[in-house]
Amino acid sequence: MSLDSIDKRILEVLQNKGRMSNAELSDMANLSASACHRRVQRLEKDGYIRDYVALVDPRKVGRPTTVFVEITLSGQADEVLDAFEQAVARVPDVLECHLMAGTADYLLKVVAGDTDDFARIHRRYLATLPGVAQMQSSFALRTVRQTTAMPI
Amino acid sequence: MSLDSIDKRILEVLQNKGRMSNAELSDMANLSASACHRRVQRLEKDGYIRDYVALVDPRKVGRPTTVFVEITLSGQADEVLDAFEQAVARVPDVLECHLMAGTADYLLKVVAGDTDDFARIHRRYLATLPGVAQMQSSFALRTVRQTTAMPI
DNA sequence: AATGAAAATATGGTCTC
DNA sequence: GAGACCATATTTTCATT
Repeated sequence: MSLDSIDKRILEVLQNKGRMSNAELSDMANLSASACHRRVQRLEKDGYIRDYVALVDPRKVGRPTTVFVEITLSGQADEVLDAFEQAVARVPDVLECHLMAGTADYLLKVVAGDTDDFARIHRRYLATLPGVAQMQSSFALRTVRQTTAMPI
Repeated sequence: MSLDSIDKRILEVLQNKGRMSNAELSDMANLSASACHRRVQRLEKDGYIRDYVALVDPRKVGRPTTVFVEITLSGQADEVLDAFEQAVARVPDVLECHLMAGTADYLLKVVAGDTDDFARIHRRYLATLPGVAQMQSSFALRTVRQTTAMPI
């Protein structure tokens, strides 16, 4: 159920090099290949490792602009929230959506090509989201740090 | 330099299954294994694919709480910004840091165990960041959507 | 771009501690 | 229960066409 120091080491390594071969990984963990392999399988089965993914450079595929959008809904009823969440999950340009405590109800992270492209995304998708009372967009000028690696 | 529809298909697939075998990937792309392999190598070499990583479940490793922290600096001089950015990059609990346009100067995405753990991170790391004039933290109650896949 | 051969890697069994 | 060693299957990689 819980992780020993070897498991943590494996997770740390795979979080940074997800395609490392089992042979090399077993070296990093000071284990035999089979022992290492069984640990990785357990970490996958138990849900510690959710997925392996390739990270694509946003600039290379025309999405250099990150915009955070704070959204206030017109009500707090479950139906309003559910409808909003289902709709927002279908927008491919929205990478993240968080239900927030405090001022705004939701915080969205959106990737766009530029400000014009964000205007397109806004018109086409965001403006049609149900139950929205207020929306405030903040542009990122530059991303200083961006990682998917959890501190272990 | 640019991507045809087959390249895009390959990126889409690898963004969701980063450890897919080249054999299976070549099926998805309707290519021979060798042709597919050369495409992937080119996408890696040209920087379209930045990395392969394992995604670890934040809940499983004791980081179920996401906090967004808006930070205003005491000045806009390059030295102030540089010092801040170098310091923030060393905090393992900060997964993202964006320089923002508009109200706040920086937006940080922090992962914590719970509110008490965030208090620890705040005391130990955030409170010691240089040049900070104001800091406002917003807790995420629930993450509705979280993906690393760029729309292609 | 396809084919086939060689090398590397992953996977699963079995034994031992 | 966990690790090491070994055998086999799969995959990658590269030369050739």
